[in-house]
Amino acid sequence: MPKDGFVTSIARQSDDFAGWYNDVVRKAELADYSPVRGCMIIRPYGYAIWESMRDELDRHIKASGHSNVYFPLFVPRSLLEKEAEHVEGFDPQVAWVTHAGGEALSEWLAIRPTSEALIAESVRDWIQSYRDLPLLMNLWNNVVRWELRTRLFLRTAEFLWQEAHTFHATEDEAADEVATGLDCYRAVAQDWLAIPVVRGVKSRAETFPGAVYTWAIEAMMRDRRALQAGTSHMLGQNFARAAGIEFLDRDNVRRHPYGTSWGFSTRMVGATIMAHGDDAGLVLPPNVAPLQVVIVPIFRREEERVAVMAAVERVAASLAGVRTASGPLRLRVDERDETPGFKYNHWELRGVPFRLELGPRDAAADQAVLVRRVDRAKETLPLAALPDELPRRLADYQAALFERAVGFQEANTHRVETLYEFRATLEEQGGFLLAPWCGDAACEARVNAETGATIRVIPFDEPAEAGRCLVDGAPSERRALFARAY
RNA sequence: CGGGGUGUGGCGUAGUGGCUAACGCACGUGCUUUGGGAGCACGAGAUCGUGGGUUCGAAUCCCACCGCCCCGACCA
Repeated sequence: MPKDGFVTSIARQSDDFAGWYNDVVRKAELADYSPVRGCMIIRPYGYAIWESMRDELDRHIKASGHSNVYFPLFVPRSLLEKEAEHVEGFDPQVAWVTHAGGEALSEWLAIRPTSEALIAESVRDWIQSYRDLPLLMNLWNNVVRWELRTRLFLRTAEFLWQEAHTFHATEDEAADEVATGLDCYRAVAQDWLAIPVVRGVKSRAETFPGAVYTWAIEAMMRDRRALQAGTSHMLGQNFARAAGIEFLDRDNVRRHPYGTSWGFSTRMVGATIMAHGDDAGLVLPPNVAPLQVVIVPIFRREEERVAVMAAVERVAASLAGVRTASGPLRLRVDERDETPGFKYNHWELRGVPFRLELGPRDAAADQAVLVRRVDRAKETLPLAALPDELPRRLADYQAALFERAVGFQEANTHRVETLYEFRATLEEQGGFLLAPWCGDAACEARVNAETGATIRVIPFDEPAEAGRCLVDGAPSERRALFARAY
C-alpha cells in the first residue's frame, strides 16, 4: 500500500496541518471524542504524556514553596459575580448547574471555569495578619469552559490543568511571584518538552479578566502559528477587595493582600505534538516520551527466533537498571506477531525516540541497529555498549529537538516596520512578527481585523527601541510580537 | 448563534424508488510468512442518525428533529 513503506495513514503535515493534527491524536491513540460535544477522553498513551509534564511541573511548583490543595468544582453564582471584569470575561463560557436532587436550585452553581473567585472567598478567614502571608497554593483539577469550537487538547470544553493561587503582603512580592510562576512554565516547556518559548507581557486586550497584568509564554508550532503555553497573572488587590480579604500589616494598618494566579493545561500536550511532529506522526522529546526505546525482534525460522529472542532478553536485562534524565529507561520489547515494517510504522506514529532492530545477523554478531525517530538515522552498536550509550543518545536527542525548534522559531521570526510590510510577510511566510507598536488598543485591533494576527506578547527579551507604530506611526518604545495564534 | 456541508458494520466509502444492502481496511480462526504497514482460505459483524409521511415497494422522495464536520464571532 505505501509506496515508500513509511507512515501514510495520516494527512501530510505540509498539506493539511489541521487534518494532520487530528489524525495524529486519533491514530496515535492519545485521545478520543466523548458523548458530550467538545469534551475529550484521554487515552493511556496521551495521559502518560500529560502525567510526565504534570509531574515535572509539580516538582517545580513544590520546589518554589507551593503546597497542593483542593477546592470544589462548584462556584455559587453570587460569588463568581463579585469581581466585575472577571464575570464579564467568563460569563459566556460558564456551564451552570440549575437542578439537583430533582429540584431547581435556589442559586445556580457554576462549574468552575477557573477558581479565583472561590478561593478569594474561601481564604478570607485564613488571612488575618502579615504573618499569614504569603499563602502559596496550587490546585490540580479540571475546569469547564463552554467553548463554541473545540479541538482535542488545544481547546476542549473541559480540560485538566494546574492553577496556582497566591496571596502576598506587598505588590513587589506578588510581582516576584508572577515571575516565579512563569519561570516554572518556561522550564517545563524548554527543558522537558523541548519547546522554546518567548516570554512577555500580554496587551490589555489579551489580559486575564480581573487581572492587573498577564505574563505569558508563547511557542511556535510547525505551521508557524503561535500557541499560548502558560499564563501568570498579577491580580493586584482586585479579588481580595471583592472578597473582602484584609490583614493587619506590620505597621498596624489593615490592607488587602495582593494576589497572583497562574495556569498550565492539557493544551501543552497539543503544543508538544505540534511543535515537534512530522509527516510520520508524533516526535516526542525523550523526557516526556512514555516509551523511549522499542526493541523490534526480527526472525524467520524457529532457530532464528530462539537466537534473536535470547539476545533480546539479554539486552533487556542489561538495560533494566539504566537511568535517564527522566527516570528509569522506558523500554518495551515488541513481541507482537506482526511484520517488522508494521512495527516500525506503529512506533514512528507514536513518536518513540529510538527503536532497536535486532535480527539473526545482529544476534550472531552481538549487536543491534539503533534507529533515531526524528531523522531515521541508523547506527549499529554492540549490545554491551547499550547501557552506557542509550542514556547519552536520549540526552542528545532531547537537546537536538530543542535546538531544531529554536532554529525553526528563529528562522520564522521577522522584524517588520509597517502594516504593509507586516501583511506581506505574514501572507508569504507566516511566523512571528516583531513590529513597533504604540500601545494603542485601536492599532492592535486594526492589525487583527486586517490580518488575523494578534499581539501574543510584548517580549521581555526585546530591547527597548524607539520607533514608530506600524499602524498609526505614533512613537513606540518597544516591539510587540504578533502572530496568528491557536 | 450566522453561512456551508454531512449522517450506511469499529473506520473509510458505494448504492439516488425494486430481489438476501456492496466493497476496502480493521476484527476472529487456520496455514504459509516476517530486515519498511505480508499472502491465501474460511468467518463474525448493519434496527441504513431519529420520528413521521408519500408509495404495491424507501438507505434512496417529502417534513420535522438530532448529531457531527468546515468557515466566522468567544477562548488555556
